[in-house]
Amino acid sequence: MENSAKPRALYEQIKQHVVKEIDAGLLRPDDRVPSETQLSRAFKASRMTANRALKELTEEGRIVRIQGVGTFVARPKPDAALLEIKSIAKEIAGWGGKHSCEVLLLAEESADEDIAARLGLVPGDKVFHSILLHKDRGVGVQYSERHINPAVAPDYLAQDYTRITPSDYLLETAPVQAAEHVIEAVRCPAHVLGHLQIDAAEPCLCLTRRTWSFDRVATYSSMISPGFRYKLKGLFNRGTI
Amino acid sequence: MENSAKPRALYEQIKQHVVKEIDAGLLRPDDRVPSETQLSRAFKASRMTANRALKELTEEGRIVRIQGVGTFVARPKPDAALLEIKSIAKEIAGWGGKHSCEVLLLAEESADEDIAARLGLVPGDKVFHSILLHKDRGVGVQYSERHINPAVAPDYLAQDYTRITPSDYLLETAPVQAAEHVIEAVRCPAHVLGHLQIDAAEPCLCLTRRTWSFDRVATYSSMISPGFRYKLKGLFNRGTI
DNA sequence: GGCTACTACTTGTCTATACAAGTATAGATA
DNA sequence: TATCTATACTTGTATAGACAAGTAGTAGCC
Repeated sequence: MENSAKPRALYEQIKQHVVKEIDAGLLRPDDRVPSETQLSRAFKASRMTANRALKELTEEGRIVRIQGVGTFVARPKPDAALLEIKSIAKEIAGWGGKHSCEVLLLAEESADEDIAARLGLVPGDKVFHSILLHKDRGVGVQYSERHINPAVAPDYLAQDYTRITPSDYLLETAPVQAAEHVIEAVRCPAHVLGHLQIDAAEPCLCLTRRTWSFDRVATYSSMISPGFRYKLKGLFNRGTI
Repeated sequence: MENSAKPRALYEQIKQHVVKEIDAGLLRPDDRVPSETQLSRAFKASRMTANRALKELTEEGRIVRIQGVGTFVARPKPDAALLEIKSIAKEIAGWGGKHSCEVLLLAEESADEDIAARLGLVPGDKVFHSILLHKDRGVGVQYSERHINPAVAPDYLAQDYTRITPSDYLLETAPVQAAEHVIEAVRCPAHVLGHLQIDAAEPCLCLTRRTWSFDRVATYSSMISPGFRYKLKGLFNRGTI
């Protein structure tokens, strides 16, 4: 995960200097970054060179610049590109529905062989396990089951998931480094039928997701939705069109 | 899809000029882009301003610059972010299968109201229509129906789709500016059942996709696969994809 | 108190110039 | 023929300076 290339270019040295201070925690989100003139003096560079360094860091999303005010460390984003699949709550809000959530299970368990393998743990290790039912105007839209690596989100069980979704909580708590998605059409498992109030023949969309944080598997979740109540939509644009 | 912002900044004007030529197809992949000095003369700007324009376009992935040689239009990538959904042929190859393709229809038709609306045409306009059946070891895996805007791919009908897939042909012919995906779980339509040799109760994955090229809707397609024979998988990494 | 004007700072854009470094080509040389 | 060389291009980096535009604070005024 490290990359300590030799920065022969001056603007690269400046970039690296600022990035290091951010990564080391010396500069925290919203902290002020030295101004162009300060940096150019410190590195005996022209202002344009400091400008280039800060401009590129802006494009990389590490800092935020406000004309007339200054430069500040950016707060880590919820990473749009990484998980284009919106949280179910926002999805429902987007089509004008009324989201609610029922907590069917929220507990600590011992990982069985399958779960341990998927989370990169050893069978018997503690894992957090949650089952939620998302509803739109009282109708079940998504049955979502999650297994969480406690090392990544120790306070997962203490949250109130009728108010914030696990996705939202986890995004705040553990920055997502990578994500794996599998989307399938399946028959609804028998034990889920009642919660979604659908017929066994109804095709369902099943989204299985694993996420990685801090170089570990953070979550393994699987979400089931009736095909006629839920679709996945994605619009991808190139550049600034 | 339009956005003709006023480019008050000179470097923005230069960027926009180059992007327009690429999007319009006047500059095609691997074509030479005017050099910094040429652009600076044309826009009465300094070389640094042209440099900034081209540098930013490089970071946006639209062009490729080689020191000492020149600047060239980038070839559309294996399209990491835009279409993470691989072509069915590569997908099947990936899991070690043996792909084949049966052409069920390949014709020019008049657009009905629905198709015309989706393609941004007028009912009665000519469109290309294809229906293909993708197989793995002779078993139907995906039934895919496409409507193509002839303006974007005039030679679409002349291709041999038992050898190359429409996706591959279209990606070469028309650079994708944007794409819209809808993924659903559905029951298999009656007229498709026979081709896929499945039961009517079998849940199917339906992927509907629209793509834009040259500022027009290029394709509207819908692909249906049996849930137990086909899944969508995606792996997203932060940084280097 | 509430208002304006001024100042001191910030970032944003642009210029004109310079040199370094990489590449391709034509021409001279061995 | 094969190889070196000069040259004419390209992009990459860096400088010093200029003005525009936006913001925050302060001082002075009504």
